[in-house]
Amino acid sequence: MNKTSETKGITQCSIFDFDLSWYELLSDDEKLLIDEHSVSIDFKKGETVCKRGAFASHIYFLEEGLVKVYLEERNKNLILTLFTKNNLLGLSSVFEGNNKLPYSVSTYTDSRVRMIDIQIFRQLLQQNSEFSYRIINLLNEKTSQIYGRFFSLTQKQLHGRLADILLCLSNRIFKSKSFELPLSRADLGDLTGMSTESVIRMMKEFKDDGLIDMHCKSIELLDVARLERISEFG
Amino acid sequence: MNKTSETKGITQCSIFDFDLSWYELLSDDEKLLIDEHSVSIDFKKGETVCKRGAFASHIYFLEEGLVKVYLEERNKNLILTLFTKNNLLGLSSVFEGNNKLPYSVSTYTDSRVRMIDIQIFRQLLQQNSEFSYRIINLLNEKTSQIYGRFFSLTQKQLHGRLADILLCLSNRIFKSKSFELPLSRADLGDLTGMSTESVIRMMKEFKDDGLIDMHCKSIELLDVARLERISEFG
DNA sequence: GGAAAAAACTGATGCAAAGCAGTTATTTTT
DNA sequence: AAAAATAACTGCTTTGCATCAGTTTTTTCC
Repeated sequence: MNKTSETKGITQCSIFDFDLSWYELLSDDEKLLIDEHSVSIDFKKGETVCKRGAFASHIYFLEEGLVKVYLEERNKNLILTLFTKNNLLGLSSVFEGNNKLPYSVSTYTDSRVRMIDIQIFRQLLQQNSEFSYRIINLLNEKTSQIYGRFFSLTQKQLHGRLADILLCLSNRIFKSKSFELPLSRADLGDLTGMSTESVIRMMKEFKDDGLIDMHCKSIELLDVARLERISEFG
Repeated sequence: MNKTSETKGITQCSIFDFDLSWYELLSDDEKLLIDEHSVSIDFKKGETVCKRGAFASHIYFLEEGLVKVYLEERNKNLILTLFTKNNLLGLSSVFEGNNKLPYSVSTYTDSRVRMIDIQIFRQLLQQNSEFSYRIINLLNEKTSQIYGRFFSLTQKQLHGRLADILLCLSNRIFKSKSFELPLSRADLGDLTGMSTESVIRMMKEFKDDGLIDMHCKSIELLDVARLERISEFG
């Protein structure tokens, strides 16, 4: 039984780490088409891959690295989701009504991004229904995650939200109870909708309570069961 | 030029009123298949169409009415979106990983819902790529809206959120500056992430400031420009 | 059409969490 | 290896908003 199943508590999980492979659903000709109409680009840690409002000319495939997808406006930031390697980014701009990118993307670690011509991608969607069915599944999976996050950020208070994000980082990104965090405290704030100071205070509180251990960027979850309870009761 | 374009301020719009027709993309045989594997059901005002956690066996097509799509947990409610007639609901459960419904749906007005067998719908997605491309566009449009709402609810304070939702109701649902609201103040609260009392207070404030006029359920927007400014500055 | 139930509304109170103004620690740069 | 810059942290103050405990209005339904 899956503890984080949809019928149990609603939890935020901001990380889109779902490797439904799509590439192998393409025919050889189609693969070739993608190869011919895409380039792979290296980004350093902290670089901007694309900005909200720019014309959407490509679909991005993250071959390597960790990136954030975010909205910013007048010093208000909101991280919509994190992406790990082997994921497709920018699918929302496949929609023809959206010729502008609806969000910005920047890297946390050195990353490699394959940029695929959006017209080619659209063409493949229209001609290969197995492929487009897979993409629908990807979009739906992402939407479900967004709903959970939405609930978490609007209905839970700080303790719950921080517990959510810590569990999520541990389960989805690092797949380990201890990890080196590439995000700053300010980023954790943008991810959980809390101020940087509150992130710091709350994490200290968690540390004092024996829920986690940490010095600076290195974090270890000590009492996952209790974190899950905090996440659930918000 | 579109004032609410993606590159301008990020606004919440909770109403999914986007009539990209999909039915006409089906062949006669496929239409017949849908007809044979669907039933149309009447719901009274206030009835529950489906509950989160139930097995997802159908895709819903709202033929008539106004419904809310929401999450509830321990007296915490969040309305994810409103749907008007001629829209498809429950698409997220097309995803095979999701055999449970990720949200609940209930009606605000008397409604008629066509329930389409989900297996048939999946089959059509897999065999008809024009159709599935259209569905991808629908999903993407919805996702964009959710992002805006996400930003609004997490980054703006009450004034901004209320302005957002009033503008949205006026623009998207009622397509008029004055309308009879079928939602209660509590529902407005669930939609904006604020308490019922705060909704009431804030609306009175808007009324006193000459932004809107209202008595009880009937509402009229008087100063749209100023509401838009309030929405933008949070 | 009148009683009961459900919304809408009001004012007072309390608290969670943001903002501010600093200090200390850690990285990055030269 | 020292200097500069950035991030992490701390205590104090402020405030936006929820919560509570009511009253009044509106709607529902015998």
